[in-house]
Amino acid sequence: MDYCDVVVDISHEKLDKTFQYKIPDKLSNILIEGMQVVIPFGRGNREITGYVVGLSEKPLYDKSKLKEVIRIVDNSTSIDGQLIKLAGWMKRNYGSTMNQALKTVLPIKEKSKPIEKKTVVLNLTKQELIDEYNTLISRSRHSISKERLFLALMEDDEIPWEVITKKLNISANTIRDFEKNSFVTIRIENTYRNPVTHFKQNEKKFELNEEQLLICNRFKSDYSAGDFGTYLLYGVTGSGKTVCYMEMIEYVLSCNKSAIVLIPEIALTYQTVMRFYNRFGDKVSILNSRMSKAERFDQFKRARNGDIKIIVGPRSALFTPFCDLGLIVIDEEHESTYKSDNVPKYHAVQTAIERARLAGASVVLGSATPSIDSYMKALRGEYRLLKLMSRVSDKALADCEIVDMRNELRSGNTSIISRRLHDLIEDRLSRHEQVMLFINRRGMLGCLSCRECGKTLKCPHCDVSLSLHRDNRMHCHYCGYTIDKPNVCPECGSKRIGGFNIGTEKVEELVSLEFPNANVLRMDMDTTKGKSGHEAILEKFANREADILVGTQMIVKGHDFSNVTLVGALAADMSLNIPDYRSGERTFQLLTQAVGRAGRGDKKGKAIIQTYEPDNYSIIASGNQDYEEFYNKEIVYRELMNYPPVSHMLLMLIQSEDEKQSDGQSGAIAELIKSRFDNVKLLGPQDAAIKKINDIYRKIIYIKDKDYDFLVEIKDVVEKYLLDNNDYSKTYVFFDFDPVNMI
DNA sequence: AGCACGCCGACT
DNA sequence: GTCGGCGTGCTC
Repeated sequence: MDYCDVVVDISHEKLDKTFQYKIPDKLSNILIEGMQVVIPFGRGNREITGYVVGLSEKPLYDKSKLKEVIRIVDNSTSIDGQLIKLAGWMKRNYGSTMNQALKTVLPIKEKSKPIEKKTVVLNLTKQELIDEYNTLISRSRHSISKERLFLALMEDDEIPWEVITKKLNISANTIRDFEKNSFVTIRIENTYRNPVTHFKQNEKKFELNEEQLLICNRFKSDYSAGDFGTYLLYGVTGSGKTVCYMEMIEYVLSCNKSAIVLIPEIALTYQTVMRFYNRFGDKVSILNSRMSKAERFDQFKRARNGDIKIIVGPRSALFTPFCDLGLIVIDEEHESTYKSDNVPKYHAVQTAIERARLAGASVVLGSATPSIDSYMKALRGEYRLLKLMSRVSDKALADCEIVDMRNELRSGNTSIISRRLHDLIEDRLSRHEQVMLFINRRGMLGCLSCRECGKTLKCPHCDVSLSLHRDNRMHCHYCGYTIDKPNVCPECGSKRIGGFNIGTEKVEELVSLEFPNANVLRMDMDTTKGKSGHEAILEKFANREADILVGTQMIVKGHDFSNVTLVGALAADMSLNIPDYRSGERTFQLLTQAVGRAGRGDKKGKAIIQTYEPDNYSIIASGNQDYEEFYNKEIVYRELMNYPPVSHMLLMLIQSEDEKQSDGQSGAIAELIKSRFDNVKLLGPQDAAIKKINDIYRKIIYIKDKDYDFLVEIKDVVEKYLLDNNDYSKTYVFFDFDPVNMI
């Protein structure tokens, strides 16, 4: 590699691109991606620093124009360098251009409202100013710009920068000249926006129970020995995971390090954040999607300066530029929102581990229902497993019953609410206790299931549900298998087959009809549109303004209502039928969370799971609230089918405006891979679930392999092939490693 | 961002 | 003609 691409260390949108430099011989084998270098820049060849973001063999510009790298900056571990290395890692592991990776990692290089307030302050007395002005006048009469500045300074000895440059139309050059002559100084103030305006610091430091103390001490002793690593904190609902996070964070802070806390967007509520404020005060800041870009940028700047030590936020908070990062906590690590759906399609857990490795920090993953991936790694010793198995103050888990909806149908009850659940709701209403009805609406995507025997139509090759396409045939999204849509159930011959199509609105209506005296509140995408619609509804319910809350996934995330003693999960198996190998995992997680909502107060809780598939192990295990039981069954399935985490998966989405071209080219890509790699397990190409979006045809190819790096290798080969062949200039290929959402 | 180039008015 | 300020455009 003789040349390198450098991003210069100047924040200006005109310079937001790479510049190519020649690598001198003495550095040729030392210089690698991510290093900070000194380079000559501009006409005057002034020496500035930049970051190497790529290496190449060919010069892209006139050779005589290319300059040489001067030297590598010794202390090449600055925070930006680290983040750029992280971007390089993301580019490699998830597939994207360096620019795309850099944009996710080094956020907002655009001109947001100035966060630095610059003020020009007069350095001279009034008399000196007048003297200087007069000497200028006597010397020449055409320094109009300078004259204007003098006159302005006579009016006011402190003028904001923008007033001078914009209103008075005086260029920065002139101001700099004044500064050089020490007529003025330029005062720079950082006017940060602090998202936390109202916090009271009533430090209520919880006493840790024995179990919590044990795991915190394990963490601390590892940490103090300089033994950083990844921990999986598996704690049943209500076991006090957050208290442990805080204890660990406090310890890390005492070592003069900073911490990042990732929380799924949906759980990033006032309540959660307040717990951190109450404990850590103004050392904490938050990020959320409602903040403007400028506000977010402010928080990053505060972190960079060390003004804050803890940041709480969603996935993107992972890139907070702390230069003394000591700990990354990922709460509810199993959540699918931790996987990005923009390129690069990174997963926050893996990326956090890499960032921690670069920074010399630890990672704590927490969940009551860990992802199969993390739990397997913990069992294998790749992560360190910490367990919290008892609930705080020994509150018992809710009683859980599974109701077989097939029996309801046979007994003539066509309502979506079973007789058992109906009776229990009546009972709670009479006692003025509250009820939550959770509708599992995941996976309504056109799967076909039998109301009689409960079976869902599945692909004989892949063991995932088939989904109905517009051609009225059932398709498998994995292997492309299709059959005609059957009119009767292939299992039992019943004619009562169809898709699930129950919305929250419909349920609300039906519930109101069945319980005319109850106050019913609905929470879904439609009712929470407003800025804080979410919180308003939850608050209403918490204030007992309603008896029954009907809603989708969002009602089961992390909200404690002490008066809720009954939770009903309607159509629990809905999410089992998503054409995705993770559907069992998702179903288990959702149901376990839903069941966990019952009985958070003093009264014991009760949960009802309504299902057409009472024999499914995901349903049974969530009824027992037994994670290990679920894991042991699920991992066998993954092993059998070679699905992640046992194996890895690479999804390629090939998009083209021309149908024939997309056919031919996706086929050619598949052939290329097969010819280059022996024994590659490749499926496809076949049409994506949505074959055409905006007149762009979409094809997909899946490749499974136990070796992640092998998949990366395939990606690199395909990328190179696309670059070398000009006919692919109008074809866009996206890579997704271990996809979370199947396309 | 910051530097040089080149335009243009002012003065010898 | 020459000097010097000020806007403009480019940086591998």
